Amino acid sequence: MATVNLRDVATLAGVSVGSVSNVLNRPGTVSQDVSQRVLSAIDTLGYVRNDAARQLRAGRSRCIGLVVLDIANPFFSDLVRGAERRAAEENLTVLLGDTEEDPARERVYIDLFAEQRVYGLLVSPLGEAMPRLRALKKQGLSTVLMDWHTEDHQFSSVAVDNVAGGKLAVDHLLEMGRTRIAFVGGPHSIRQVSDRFEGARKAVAQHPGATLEVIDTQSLTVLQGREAGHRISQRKAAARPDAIFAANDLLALGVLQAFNLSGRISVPNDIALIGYDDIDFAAAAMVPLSSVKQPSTEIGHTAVDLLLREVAAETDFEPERIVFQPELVIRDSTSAQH
Amino acid sequence: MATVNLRDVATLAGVSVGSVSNVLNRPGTVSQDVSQRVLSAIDTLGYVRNDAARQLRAGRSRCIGLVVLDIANPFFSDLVRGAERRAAEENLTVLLGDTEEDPARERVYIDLFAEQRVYGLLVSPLGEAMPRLRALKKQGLSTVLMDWHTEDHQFSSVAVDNVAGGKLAVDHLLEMGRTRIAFVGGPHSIRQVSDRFEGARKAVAQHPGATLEVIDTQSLTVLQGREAGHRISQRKAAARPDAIFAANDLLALGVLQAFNLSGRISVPNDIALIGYDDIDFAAAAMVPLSSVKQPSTEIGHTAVDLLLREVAAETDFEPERIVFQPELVIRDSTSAQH
DNA sequence: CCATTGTGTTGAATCGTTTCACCATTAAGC
DNA sequence: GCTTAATGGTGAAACGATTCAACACAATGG
Repeated sequence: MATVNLRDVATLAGVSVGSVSNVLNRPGTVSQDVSQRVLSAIDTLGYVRNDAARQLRAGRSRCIGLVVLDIANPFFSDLVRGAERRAAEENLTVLLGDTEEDPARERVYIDLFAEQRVYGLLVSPLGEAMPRLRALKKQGLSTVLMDWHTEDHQFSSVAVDNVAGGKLAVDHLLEMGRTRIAFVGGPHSIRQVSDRFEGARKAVAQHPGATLEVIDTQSLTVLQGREAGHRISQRKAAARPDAIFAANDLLALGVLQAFNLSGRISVPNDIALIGYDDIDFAAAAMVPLSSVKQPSTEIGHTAVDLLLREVAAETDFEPERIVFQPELVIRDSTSAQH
Repeated sequence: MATVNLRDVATLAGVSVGSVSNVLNRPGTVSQDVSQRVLSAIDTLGYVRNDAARQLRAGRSRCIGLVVLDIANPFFSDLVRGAERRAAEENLTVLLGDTEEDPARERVYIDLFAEQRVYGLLVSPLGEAMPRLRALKKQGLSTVLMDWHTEDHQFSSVAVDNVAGGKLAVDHLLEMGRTRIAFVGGPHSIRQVSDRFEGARKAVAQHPGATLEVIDTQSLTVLQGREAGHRISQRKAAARPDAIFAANDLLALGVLQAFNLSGRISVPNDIALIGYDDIDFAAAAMVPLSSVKQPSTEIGHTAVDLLLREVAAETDFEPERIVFQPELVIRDSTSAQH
């Protein structure tokens, strides 16, 4: 299966390889006649351009590498969507790598994209990747961080203020008269988790008499939420929190499922529940879920914008840092008084 | 920013490019001394391998291209997960393209992956892509179809019997005593939609007195479901169906949201509702949603298996066709009698 | 001491496309 | 008819990693 290449096309069309290339890349500069012959040769041979050779020459590809923590999380799928749309406008394609919150997989994807000489990289990193990203930046790989930023302002970034979001959520719970707050989430090595927790801590600290408990999870999935909810429902009623702030909606929905399954705990009467991200499914939940809304599509969109600016700037580019503000969305899961 | 290449590394280490390549690709054949010098040179220069050059020589990349209709759909994110895991075992990486059900975007991704000379392609195609895929197959691009198959058995495929699934769903609705069935879904150009509808049609045809109405949607999203639900709730009560089979869970959840918002329609008392895919959120919905379950992770997993087999076979490979059976999951949204 | 074997290393050819300086041909201008 | 300009087309030189025949050198055996 010798693959068809430019030379084959050129031979069949009776022209030089240079002309074939011109037909493909500078249609203006080529005569009708040649153009026709070449196109028909391409057609009969079924020629498919070899991107590797093309890139080798060009030095850089027209693909953007996008590395996310979890595509099963609607927050990220919306983000991806925003990024893809913006990229498409610039005739760029987005290649997606899903790490499932695994640092090893993250590293694999970052290195892969670097070796592919992608146009640029969008990453929502786990902490461990930062040194590698710094090294790659020196080699000319532009990277925009999502939901992460560095103190030294070396990277452009677009994020939502997760600390503010966490505070919003827990302030709301406290306002509704809850005092025994539990934070469900983990691992804390994930920036989003620790920041949201930090916001929760702040809120509780300002509120005398309120307590904050941490219920750890191994990841931010429905399954882990179900598990955490199950653990809580096993406790004696007096030992349970009266409000839960889950690090994201998937966890919150899992908790809700577990409570419902147990039949012992009513949301919000026994325990108020608030999530994070305001995914589509939050509003459709058994008990419509209060949440903290992030402009996910806009984040993806903006990240591509920053990347384009950085790549265009070539040299001495001053990284930009954009921070969106989260927004509280109140639904039934936190409304009732108790 | 002249990027560092093998020659630079070789020069610094004081060896030939061949040796550097050996250090990277055949560690056994190289002396301690050279290996050490090369590795430290790589380190100090921050050398990153150029995959384009590498592939150009190798002829094929170690990436699998995966093209899906909608990563926001949990069915597909689970499928992706299954594929990624299996691929990782073979030291292959999955690159993901999301088409949002748009034939143009689908074509872009298929061509891109073809030009990148990916190891193989996994596609859940819209119909229009098939001629292109056939042409690419001739050029040596192995493709496994997901949720699609061709009559001529030219392609390996892994699918779930969507007709059977649709029939399962509607048979269940009929058994529960419903007779005025509505199918919510679209566009019918998507195979999954038309097959599930076909199943529904069959079920209704076998049941004298039952009627089937089609309520079209533009895509398979929560938003479109909400819209369809809204249209239904606007009708006079008598003109409404007494059961809805939605082409997937996203639509069903959207319908549910709309009904709940309107306050006029109770599920399942007024209208029974069943979805398709049994995504995680179905069980956590306002009214736990009946659904038809597909082994999504397994589909992804199996698709990679078939691809590996096909690529390994090199020549005169007999395409395999694997069909999973769907499974009915009954929850509250279809349980109550009326 | 030579032949043989083995171990490491080298350099050039190769992959397929793009680019660009240069050649051919024709058209226009005087 | 000769010069100049314009238009199309050409071919060879990159791009950077891999591979492999060929070579250098040392060790072993006769």
